[in-house]
Amino acid sequence: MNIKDVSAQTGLPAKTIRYYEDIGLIRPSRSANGYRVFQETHIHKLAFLGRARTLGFSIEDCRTLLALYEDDSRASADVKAVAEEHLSQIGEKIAQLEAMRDTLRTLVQSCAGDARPDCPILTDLARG
Amino acid sequence: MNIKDVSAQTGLPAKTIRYYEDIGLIRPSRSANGYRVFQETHIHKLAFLGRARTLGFSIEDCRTLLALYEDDSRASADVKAVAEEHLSQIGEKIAQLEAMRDTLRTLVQSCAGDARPDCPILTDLARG
DNA sequence: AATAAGGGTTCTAGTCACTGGAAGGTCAAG
DNA sequence: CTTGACCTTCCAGTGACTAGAACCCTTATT
Repeated sequence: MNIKDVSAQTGLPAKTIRYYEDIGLIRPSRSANGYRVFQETHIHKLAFLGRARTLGFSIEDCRTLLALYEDDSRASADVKAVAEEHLSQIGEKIAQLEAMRDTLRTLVQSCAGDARPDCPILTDLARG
Repeated sequence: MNIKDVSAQTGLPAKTIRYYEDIGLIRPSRSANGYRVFQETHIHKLAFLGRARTLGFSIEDCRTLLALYEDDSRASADVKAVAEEHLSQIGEKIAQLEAMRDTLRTLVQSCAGDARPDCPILTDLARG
């Protein structure tokens, strides 16, 4: 199967698939003309990667998860540890963003938003 | 005032201050020896930038906000528009992260996390 | 046989907002 | 006169792609 079909089946852009090969996440073989040849296992792996990325796992996490996925003698504890770590990072990010949102929302609400220059948003940014 | 003092006063790393000069956010003058010379206005601007960045505004937004800040004939509506746009993007990001968190939390909870290989996290990533 | 469309390939460089490090100039104190 | 703490510039790397250029391969049509 050629890259365009794989792209269609996995929903990943061809560029991304090539990139994933570049960084060693997949190793498709090549046909005589130099084209990449993908098998079912590649489709599976790429779909796996796509979903892991959707859940926000870093590429390095993805590499780890893929290795665990392929290791029949893995311990589920190892998978869980990766996921929990990621989960806690997501929690931190959400907390940060919520703090920003709360502050910003207050500021936006207090701003008249008219033609006059007076603006509590700027005042706050300039304040201490 | 030299860069180290400015860094201490604003909480911004010296590298960042140099970077901000590079991209034209501030224009400190130079003394005979080539050292940057900062005035109070630079401290103010840098503090302004630091707070805007803390609220998650992009550098380009910061540039806009700084220009508005310095424009006495600005309309507060312009400031508010920038802030509202940013606010809505933060909201989207939070929603995305919460979706990830919800999915991940469920998966993590359903994983035994022991020495056995069976893992619903991997099953989900590999599933459809 | 020529050509055009629609694949595929590699390579470089750009994104964002810094950050690290190397190589070297300047300054005040001991 | 040397040490150490400053300062300078410039280059490269981060993460995860993405855009684009330049070129090759295949198939169908003229």
